[in-house]
Amino acid sequence: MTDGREQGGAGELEAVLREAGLRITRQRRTILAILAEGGDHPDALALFRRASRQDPSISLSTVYRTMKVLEEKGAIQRHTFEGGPARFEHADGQHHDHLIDLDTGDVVEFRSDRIEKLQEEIARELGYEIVSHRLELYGRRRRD
Amino acid sequence: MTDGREQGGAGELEAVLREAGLRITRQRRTILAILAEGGDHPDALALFRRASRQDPSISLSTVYRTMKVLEEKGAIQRHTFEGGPARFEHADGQHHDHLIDLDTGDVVEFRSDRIEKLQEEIARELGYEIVSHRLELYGRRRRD
DNA sequence: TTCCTTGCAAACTATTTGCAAAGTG
DNA sequence: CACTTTGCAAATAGTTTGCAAGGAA
Repeated sequence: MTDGREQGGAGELEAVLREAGLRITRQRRTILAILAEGGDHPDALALFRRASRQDPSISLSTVYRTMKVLEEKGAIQRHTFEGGPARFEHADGQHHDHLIDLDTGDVVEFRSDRIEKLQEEIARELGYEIVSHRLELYGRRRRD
Repeated sequence: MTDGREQGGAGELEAVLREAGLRITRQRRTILAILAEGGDHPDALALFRRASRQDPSISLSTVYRTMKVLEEKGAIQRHTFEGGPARFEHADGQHHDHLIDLDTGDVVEFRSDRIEKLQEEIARELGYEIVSHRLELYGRRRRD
């Protein structure tokens, strides 16, 4: 992230497609670039609108289809927060959980090794093996 | 819960409706009885099918509408587990989280005060006040 | 040139709603 | 009786899919 070639992880995402034997189309390139910017957790429609600005011919179906392949390849994560539509996130860093700001819809990422460990313990005690989990906090900014 | 009148919490749920000035109809009585049996976390369709056995005239809309009022009154909880449709649970006991068996769809309830506390701490550190939260573990039975 | 991908429209799943008829307090 | 609730069908939101045309390797 010092010399700005391909701005961040767009090339990374393209590599995922290429290695899967999939084609790098104009619309995919556009969508990947938006995802790679990261910083937020857009839903399909937001992604579609941003992509349309670059390439007005893009369709919502293509956004959905692209999200599906990338998710299958493990390159992005799909979240379904309380109520709303699915929201997507470029899966580069390590695992984390989410705090959703109820007033703005903003998402704050966090992680707690202690909670992760406790979850493992609980599952083990109940006779289960965790395959995945989801921890979401819904709250509002504290005004002091 | 010693003398079994109205089998468990069905009367309790009826009281919620009555106190809200709502009417106790035949179909609501049927649905409430099913919810009060508790033990599992049925979705609207399952509820509808079970209720239909008792009263074939019941409609799916009524199931949804009844879930909505009960949820508004805080008498039941609605969960949207990964992927599937909303599933409902009679909210009598204390708060708990869920472990979903990926093979059977069964739900195991658990709670951890330590995790609850850690969540509070995290939210506070991030400058938020928790309004609600959701912790779900998805896993499969451990075979030894 | 082959096979993948696209846009569009139609299909789908889960849930909600308008309305006239039926039921409850 | 007055007002609520119901069943039905139609509407909605979010997402997926069939298909013929267009595009990447």
